[in-house]
Amino acid sequence: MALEHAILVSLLERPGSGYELARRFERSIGRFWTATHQQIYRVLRRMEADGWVTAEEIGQDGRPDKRSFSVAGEGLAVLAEWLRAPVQAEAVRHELAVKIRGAAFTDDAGRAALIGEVERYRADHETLLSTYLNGEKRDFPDLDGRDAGQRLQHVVLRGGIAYERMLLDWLDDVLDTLRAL
Amino acid sequence: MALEHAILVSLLERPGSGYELARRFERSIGRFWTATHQQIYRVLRRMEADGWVTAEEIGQDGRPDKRSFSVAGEGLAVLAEWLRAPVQAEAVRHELAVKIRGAAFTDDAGRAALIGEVERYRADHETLLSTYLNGEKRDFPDLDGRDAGQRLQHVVLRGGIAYERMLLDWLDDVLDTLRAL
DNA sequence: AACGCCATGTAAGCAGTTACATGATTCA
DNA sequence: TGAATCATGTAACTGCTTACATGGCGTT
Repeated sequence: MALEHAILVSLLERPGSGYELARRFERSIGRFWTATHQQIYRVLRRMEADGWVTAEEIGQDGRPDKRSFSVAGEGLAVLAEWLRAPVQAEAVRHELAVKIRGAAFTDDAGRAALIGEVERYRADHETLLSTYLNGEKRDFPDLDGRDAGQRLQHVVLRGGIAYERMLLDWLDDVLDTLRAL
Repeated sequence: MALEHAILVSLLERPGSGYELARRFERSIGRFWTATHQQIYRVLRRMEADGWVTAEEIGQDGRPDKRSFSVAGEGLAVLAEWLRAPVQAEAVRHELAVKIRGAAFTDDAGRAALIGEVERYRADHETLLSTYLNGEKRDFPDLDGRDAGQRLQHVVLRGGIAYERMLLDWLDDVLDTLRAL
């Protein structure tokens, strides 16, 4: 119920086409809100029909034309209203936790396989942490003199970094526990 | 695609009715996998039809009869296979992060409202952390001598505790950042 | 020649939510 | 008397995913 809002924020940070939005949802904003291109195009069409965003046709040569979207006044009002509303409880889906509890009901071979999976998962998140840290060095090198948008993007990134560090520590705990069974 | 598996794990930990499962999904297991009772009943019917679980009719007096579900051999096999499969990337939905980045595009009043919301959110998670810590003291008082299931449930709970602590620290960072804008 | 990128879409289906319904019992 | 708990469901809908489609351009 808030893909619309994620799109509004992304378009306010920088206008762009459905395709560009889809790319962002694979990278930066997708770290905390996922969406496929099909879903983005559909929602974008609805938002345009409702007057939340406006499209500008941009002819390109060497590439297909595109429709670049910007947030309209109506969209800004919708966003402002949403920001005031209570933060909804998230629908948590932590598959790994289910698997860990499930490990009590499998054999040694299954448990060994799970340990391998957790190690792979841990390696992925170690990579992700590096990506975040590199992004931080690149995008937020100085401590002040930046605008509100920059500082807010930075605090969200710091959240991602804190999460990944916590996760890596916990995964070590998980691996110790699984190995000691 | 894994509510089935969460139900299997929960029923292996303790057989129960759809209603009882729904209650668990509001409390313990619901911390990392949410589901409504409607969804649970529907999936349970399918799982029964597929022979993953079996039901036992239990007549009660003073209360409605219930159907207590247990995991069948087929269900155990399905679970074992799932445990060996790669951990799927989670569909992240972190509404608060979107709102924080959205705060760059609202006025002082909107920002003040968001600060209030973050404070409320923080208070909720402080309560949740207490609940976890109390649960830990109650359910895992000793350091060893427990079975595999207990140790695995404990490590998952430690994950929840680590997450909440990380979150509270980050929310302080967020509040500082919002107030300093 | 083949692959990946840019750009946008349709179609089918499943998962999950919201709203509503029933009915007995226990507790404040 | 009213609310909460136990217990199970139906119906309608929305959101989202998966699979498929098109077509030109740039790179290896």
